[in-house]
Amino acid sequence: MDFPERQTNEERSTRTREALLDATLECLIEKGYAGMTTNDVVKRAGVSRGALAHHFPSKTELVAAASVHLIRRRQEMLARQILDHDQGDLGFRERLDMIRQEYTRWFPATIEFMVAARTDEHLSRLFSEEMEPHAEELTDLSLSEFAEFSNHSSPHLIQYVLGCFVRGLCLERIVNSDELVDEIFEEFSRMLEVYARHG
Amino acid sequence: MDFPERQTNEERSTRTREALLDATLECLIEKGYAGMTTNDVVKRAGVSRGALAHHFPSKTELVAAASVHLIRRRQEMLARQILDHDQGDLGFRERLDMIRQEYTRWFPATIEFMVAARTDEHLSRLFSEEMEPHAEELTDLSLSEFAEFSNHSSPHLIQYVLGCFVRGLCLERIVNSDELVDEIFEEFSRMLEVYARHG
DNA sequence: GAAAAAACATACAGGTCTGCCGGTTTTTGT
DNA sequence: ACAAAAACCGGCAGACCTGTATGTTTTTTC
Repeated sequence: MDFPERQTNEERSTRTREALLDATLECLIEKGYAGMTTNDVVKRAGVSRGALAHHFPSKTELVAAASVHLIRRRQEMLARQILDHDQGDLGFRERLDMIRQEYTRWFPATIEFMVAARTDEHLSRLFSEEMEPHAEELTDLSLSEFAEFSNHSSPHLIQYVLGCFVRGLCLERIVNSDELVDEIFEEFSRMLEVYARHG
Repeated sequence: MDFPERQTNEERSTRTREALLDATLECLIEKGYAGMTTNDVVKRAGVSRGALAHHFPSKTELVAAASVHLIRRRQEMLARQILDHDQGDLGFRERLDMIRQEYTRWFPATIEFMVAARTDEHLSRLFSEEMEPHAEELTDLSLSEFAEFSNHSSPHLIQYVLGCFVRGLCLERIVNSDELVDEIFEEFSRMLEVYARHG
């Protein structure tokens, strides 16, 4: 009746691995690092506890792997977005908002990683080691979006300022209304435009 | 030998209560919300589990109370700082840095509150209810520091932008060096100064 | 000064989560 | 086709954490 769907070992492996990582991200977003449990993850991924143990020796390593998984995914998305409207037909505000929305969407997971890493030595090490190169690429990628600042004295600093602000704005969303958050964002946009002209 | 130090009931009460709240903040900063346990708290506070139970019915309520405790403390400190240099003898950059340092110091605890509240319904409610009024006061207080923007179209928005940025900068500190963070801050200061002039 | 109440201490029960273990199925190499 | 290896499964034991229940000390009240 049902075809066993013969698949190679590598296929099997990556399949459950991806399922586990996706499930980890979802759980992290939904329940947070504190509330997330390995049982939730395996249940959501549709695999057994044993499979999890086979792929990731500990919960910490699972979460660390998930953080890399996330940043890879974000990188792909951003690259695709940039390719889609590379015609330069977008205004300053629109491009900024694009970055913001893309970031906002995955911020809950990112913040859980950061906060968890702050007090977990092991996770922090894995986090830095694995993620640093990717983060660099990501920054450069979004930097390429803003030609306005290309001949600024230090474009990468602007990029960092932007990053900090967007992250902080995401935090604000936890405790404030979306309307206020939008207003704050608009104000920052104006600020940045002014800086692009007179900086 | 040792005098029993007769003290009134209210004194006893507030004493252990404060000890518990202080200990909670310390544990939160040190181990994070996920890693913090009520045992750590009572041990550090030097009281028994029963005392904790007597004052706070559950862990959630303890943490919520600690968040209020923290914001009260910050309020006092900021007020004192402002009173200390009210002569207006501080430059723009210095005042900004003061806010930043004061915030950075307690940020680890604040972020634990926010992140925990994001996925904990009960905590989130307590957090909003108890904290909103204090947060308002605190914003106004630090707003009073920046006369540069007093006749801006919406000074409170600037204040929010500042708040978002500083929070985001604190996040950045988790994964980046202090030197880079300082540079980012300087860049933002310049941006804000330019905006004060040309905005 | 004694009873009542408040504050505090200790012990325990219930529940949950993680890591590991032996066993099973599927794929691979020959 | 068959042995070896890889991937996967289900269950269990140990550890830990929280909330509660019961007992003790200190303060208050009359």
